[in-house]
Amino acid sequence: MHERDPQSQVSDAHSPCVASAPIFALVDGNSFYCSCERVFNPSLINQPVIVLSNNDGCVISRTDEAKAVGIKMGDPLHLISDIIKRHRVRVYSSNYALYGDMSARMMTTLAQFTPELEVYSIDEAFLSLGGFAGRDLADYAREIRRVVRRDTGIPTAIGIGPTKVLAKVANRAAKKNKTSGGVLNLCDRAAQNSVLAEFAAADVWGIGARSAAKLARMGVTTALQLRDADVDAVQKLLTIVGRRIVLELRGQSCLALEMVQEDRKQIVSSKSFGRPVYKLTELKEAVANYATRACEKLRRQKSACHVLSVFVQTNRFKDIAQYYNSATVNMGTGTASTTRLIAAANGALETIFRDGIEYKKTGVILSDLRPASAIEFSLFDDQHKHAQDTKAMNVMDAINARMGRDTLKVGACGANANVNASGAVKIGAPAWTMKAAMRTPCYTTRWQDLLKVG
DNA sequence: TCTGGGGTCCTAGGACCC
DNA sequence: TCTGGGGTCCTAGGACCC
Repeated sequence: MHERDPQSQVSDAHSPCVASAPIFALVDGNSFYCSCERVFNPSLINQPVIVLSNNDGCVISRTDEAKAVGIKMGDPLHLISDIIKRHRVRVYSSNYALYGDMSARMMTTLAQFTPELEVYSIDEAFLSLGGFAGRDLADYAREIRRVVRRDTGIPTAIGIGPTKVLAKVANRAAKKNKTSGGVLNLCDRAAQNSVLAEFAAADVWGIGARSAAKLARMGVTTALQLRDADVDAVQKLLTIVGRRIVLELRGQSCLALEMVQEDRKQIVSSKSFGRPVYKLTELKEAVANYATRACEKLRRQKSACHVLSVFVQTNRFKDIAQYYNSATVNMGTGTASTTRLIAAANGALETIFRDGIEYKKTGVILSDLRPASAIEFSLFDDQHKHAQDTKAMNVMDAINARMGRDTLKVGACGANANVNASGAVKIGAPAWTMKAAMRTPCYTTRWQDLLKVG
């Protein structure tokens, strides 16, 4: 990779399209989950709104109005009940079916503006604007914002820069600065200098709390200082990851746009329980359900799993003797069969289960994933049985896709373990099921939840 | 009573082999 | 019984992200 002189950025920004110079835009939905709720409930506009994590545990999305009354990201619900009452904060359980669908709409809209798009997370996408270097990029970004707002109802912010890290910085600065109109272009060196000087090193993408503390000890607290720091010294402190961040801040692109979503290398399904769980039978049922979810994801990406792990743990916030344990099973021949993996998971669970413990969480991890098309059978494998299994799984997936999740499932998952249509726990549901007391309907994904007009 | 879930990448160190 | 170096592979743990 050839290094570009950081100074050249100034001229790049004004010269006609330089094919080799990448330009990234980061588009992200403001308070995404809250914004999704607002789309279907306009009475939430201008109100403080928060969306909660699983089990209605803590705050994972909040509007500006909620930030203004002092609610922070990650705040446990039970510690902010005063604020909620005092300021009439509107509180919602998370509704991933709705957010996922809104996300897909947003991404489809963004794809109209450039074929080179990386869906980075549920509410963020990197766009390559390299081909638009002749245009006023901030203008173009404002047009993108307008259309996304018009077609999906979601407000966004857009940051533009010659690298992903600078686009991220631009995005955050655009959000913070209310006069920016939600768009900031950091392609030009002078703009970089002034913004980075006011930007905390701790807020740079890839710099977490640990790294920020290390940098502070070295006297680096702003993004500008980080950019101009000795790159070898930073690498010594923060490994190759830190080096890349410094180079990206200098305008040298190290992180490419990744347009194709690679297959997952690991699939995790785990959840905390709505209530304490003590019995092996209950844990087994939970594990069977999580394994079922994991297997669905596994088959969706057409992989087979060779290693399965199960873990159990107590509530780490509770002042009780803590217990954590995990067990790993080598599956031998790769498999994507729900029944096989549930059997393995429950067998593993038995080896780590201890009586008399108040369990809070369990989970299933599938790893060493390889293409299902290339499963290598040993001499002793029953290939006929494997083929039957595969057929059965295909039928189950097809029916569940058509009739709704869990229409068909294996017996080990328990007969009444169903959460209701929108995912909330039914009365009399097993203790392990999740709590979601304030979930909105699935407006966009379920016929019976369609919004009625008039 | 009440504190999420699902991912990735990097490195160090041990096991093992020649 | 003692003497090495060097390579690969695997895993656990750390750090970070949304």
